Amino acid sequence: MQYSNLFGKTTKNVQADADSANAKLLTQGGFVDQEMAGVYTWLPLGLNVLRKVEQIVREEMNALGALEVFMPSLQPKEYWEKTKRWENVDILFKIKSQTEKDYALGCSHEEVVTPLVQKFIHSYKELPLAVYQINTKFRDELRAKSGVLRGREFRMKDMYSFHTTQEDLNNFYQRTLQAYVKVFSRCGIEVKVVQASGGIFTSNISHEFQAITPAGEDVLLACEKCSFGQNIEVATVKEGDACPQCGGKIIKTKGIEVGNIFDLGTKYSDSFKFEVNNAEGKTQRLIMGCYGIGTSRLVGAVVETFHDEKGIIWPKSVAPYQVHLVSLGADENVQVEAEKLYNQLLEKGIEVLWDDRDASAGAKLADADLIGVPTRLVISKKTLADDSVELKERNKNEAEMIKISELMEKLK
RNA sequence: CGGGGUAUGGCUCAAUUGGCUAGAGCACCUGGUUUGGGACCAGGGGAUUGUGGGUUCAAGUCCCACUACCCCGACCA
Repeated sequence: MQYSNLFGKTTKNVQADADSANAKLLTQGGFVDQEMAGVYTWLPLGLNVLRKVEQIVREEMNALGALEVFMPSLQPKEYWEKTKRWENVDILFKIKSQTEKDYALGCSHEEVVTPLVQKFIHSYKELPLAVYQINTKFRDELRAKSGVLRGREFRMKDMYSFHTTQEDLNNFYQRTLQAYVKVFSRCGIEVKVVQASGGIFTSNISHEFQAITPAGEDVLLACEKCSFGQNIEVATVKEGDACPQCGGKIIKTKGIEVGNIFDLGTKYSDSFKFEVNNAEGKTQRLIMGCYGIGTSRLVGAVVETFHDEKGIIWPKSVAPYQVHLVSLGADENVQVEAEKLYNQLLEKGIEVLWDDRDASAGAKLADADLIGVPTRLVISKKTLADDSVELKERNKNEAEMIKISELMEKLK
């Protein structure tokens, strides 16, 4: 992508009263644009990142054997009345059609997925089953805040699993827990796996996945070494204790909840009377689990975790581009060589952003730092005098000169 | 939803006790000079100040209502 063709650009002027790093940097870098409180457009640069994150999630869910579907966000009131959530969930957006019919905008999809699976599955032989989607969710938050961390409309992966036995659910639940840790780790984020109260289903298991950062909303007591953590509100460990899992030191810290998994028990299969035949030919109520990852929030969490005073520092796995090619100076030869190099990188299948603008060196370099692509290549009269380009990793201080002839090998 | 703050070109802000044609920076357009850390010169377009009322000879400025956004809190299946 040539920067001059990109839609959305960097700006020096950012809203002074917004304070979260992700809101500032994603806006300033041209990744997102705020439409209203808690609602954002994902511009091409930001969409690249969001898609990288969602692809990682997709791959790990597929690896679990889960199947991707895409369910409607527009949902009939009747389903929500069956589960008693029409009146009880205050963050549910409710809308009326011109004929005065009531609909919900999905804040979650239990009410859709349960009757959906019920239509197709009638035998224990077809279970277990896990389906997931990556979709837009709507929540009527009283206070949207912190950029993309708490929105009213946001992206989420939600998965639902169906089982005939508790053992089967427990097994899948544990495998999903491990898959989640892997998803976050692939995005560059180490999480604490926090046993949670389970919301309204207090008797059942629930885990939160907390990305550790000072920007977090939740206060945790967590192990320095391993993934053990507890929400401070329900913690049984204290600061300075030994970790019950690994013996490491327990510290107080803050986290962003980037994922949450629940054992739903029969709550929803009860509401919809979802039963299948078991091996004895008798009907059996299903046990369900649900598993969420806020993918747009995860992008925000990555920014909160990886930035400095100059801008974002994307991990390679979710970076909008792998290489940021910066051509400096109006020298014609520089332009020619830069274009050659750009095409060479494209041919090699390397995702490259070429800053081909007629802008000053300072402006281009500052923008490169702000946008935060992992590898920066500078090509200028100076580097060409030595048949070289300058290579600098965004997360390192030193740059090195590389012969152009050796560059492709180096980028492998 | 409670508390606090803000609302002025596309963006960030300024405008004296209410008083002359609402200014600047960024961005944008034209021409020129520049090119390794957010360059410079000259010229130019773009606002009737969130919305609706009110006070006044006169309102961006004062008063009332509403709306939106930001921050703190509560909330967060």
